[in-house]
Amino acid sequence: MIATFTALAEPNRLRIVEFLQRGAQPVGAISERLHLRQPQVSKHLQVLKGAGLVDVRPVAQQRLYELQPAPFHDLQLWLEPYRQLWAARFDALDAVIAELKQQERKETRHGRKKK
Amino acid sequence: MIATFTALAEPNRLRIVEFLQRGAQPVGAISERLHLRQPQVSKHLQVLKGAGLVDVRPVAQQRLYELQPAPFHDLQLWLEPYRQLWAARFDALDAVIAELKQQERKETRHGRKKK
DNA sequence: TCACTATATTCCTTGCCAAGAATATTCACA
DNA sequence: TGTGAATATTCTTGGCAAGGAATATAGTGA
Repeated sequence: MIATFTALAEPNRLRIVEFLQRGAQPVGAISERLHLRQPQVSKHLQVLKGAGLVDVRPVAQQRLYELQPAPFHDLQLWLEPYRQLWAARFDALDAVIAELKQQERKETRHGRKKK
Repeated sequence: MIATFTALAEPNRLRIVEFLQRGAQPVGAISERLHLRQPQVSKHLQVLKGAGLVDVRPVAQQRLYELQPAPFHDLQLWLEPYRQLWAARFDALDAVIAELKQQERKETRHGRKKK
């Protein structure tokens, strides 16, 4: 998890990962489209590979880098316990709304008085 | 997104975030349970606060730190496009399984031959 | 106002990491 | 086998970020 976060914490690496959503890409294409120098791209890709975020497939003298599902899936699982953070908040909001409706009904029944 | 990843990339900060799943905690409790010195905890909490991952609520001379939903929700949204990575993989696996079953049926029909 | 508790801040040092520049490696093809 | 294209590696430097120690600040109660 730390490895994943560390890898994604670097701006250019994050850009590379997002670019790879389009599918496997050779180093040159990444370098060109993201305006990064080739050596830095290679280095970032090594880090991403080290974290298991990408894998390589050699094609002629090119190397095609491709996203790997596992870390993203792990991230999803890691995130699960935190889901209740905003779920709870929405529940609370629902409760408030229910309360308001209840209040509204009472006031309507008794004839609405000041505010 | 970068801010979130950067904040979570530091091991002790990640531990703090995970500890805060139990609900709001004062600095002292975090320091004690995670065996971290108080100043470092305060410093990490500032970083987490800067990234919007936590918020503070003063209670007497304590400060209660609490997780904030927004960044986690954002992370969930960011992750969405990558979901197809493993979804696609499962589809592929399904295809393989279907293929195998098909094969199995043929072999059964013709009388199974070597292997 | 004083003393005590809880937390924040500052200063310093050290280690790591990203970029740049130069060079090495790998591979296809003539 | 030599040449050019694509990519990887090495070395160096600058900056930033984390930990430690010391100190400052806020808030409470007597």
